[in-house]
Amino acid sequence: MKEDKIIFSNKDKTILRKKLDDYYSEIFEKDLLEEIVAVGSLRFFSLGELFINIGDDLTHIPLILHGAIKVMIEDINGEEISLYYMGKGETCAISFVNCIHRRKSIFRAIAERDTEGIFIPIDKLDEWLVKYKTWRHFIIDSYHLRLIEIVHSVKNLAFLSLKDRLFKYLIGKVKIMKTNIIRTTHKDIATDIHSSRTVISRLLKNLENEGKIELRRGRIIIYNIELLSSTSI
DNA sequence: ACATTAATTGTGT
DNA sequence: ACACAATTAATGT
Repeated sequence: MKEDKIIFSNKDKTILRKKLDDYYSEIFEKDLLEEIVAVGSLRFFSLGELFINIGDDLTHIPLILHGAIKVMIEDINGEEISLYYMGKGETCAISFVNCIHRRKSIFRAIAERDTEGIFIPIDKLDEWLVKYKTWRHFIIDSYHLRLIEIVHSVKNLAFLSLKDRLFKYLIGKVKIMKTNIIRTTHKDIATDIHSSRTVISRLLKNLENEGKIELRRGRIIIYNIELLSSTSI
């Protein structure tokens, strides 16, 4: 995270402590929580806001409190490839390595919805890794989670038809956005999953005819999501 | 409330 | 993939 994006002067550390407690008190041991309150700072990102860009210095690591961050990478042609989402109770463990080695970010991340997080300066990360078991586990779990997610997306890319991928994409959105009414356009979906708008339009119409979704201008309603959300990744 | 314009979506080739 | 038609939302008068 860029230095200038961080609000250091949290007048009220109690707010931070409160928010930290809400989500992380189960995960982290008491001493660690105290340290986080001491060095962490709160930051809010509104929908669409740039979280970090490719080439930025990594100065902080985020603990997401709520919301969703879309992480992506750019290929040679400047095309974006979406990798995964970061949500509540998560961090970006991949940036963690870069933090330690003081490298610049190879990812771009954008707030997919309004997001709040606690930012920890990188010099603490190393220290805590040795000092706190819960922190160690948190980081390792985070790595694991990312790996699993990437394995799934590679699998989907390799084996699923575009139509199935599209439907999974929609289900993914529903989970991230926590609503089954998705505000997006066919064109945006097309860029996200690297297809063309017309193809997406046709496939969506197809899904609508099958009764799986309903199309409105600028939004898509996905049915039976509670049935599907338990089984699919 | 109406008309104009821009953006989104549908469909045939 | 491209072109164009149809539809809908946004905006100003």
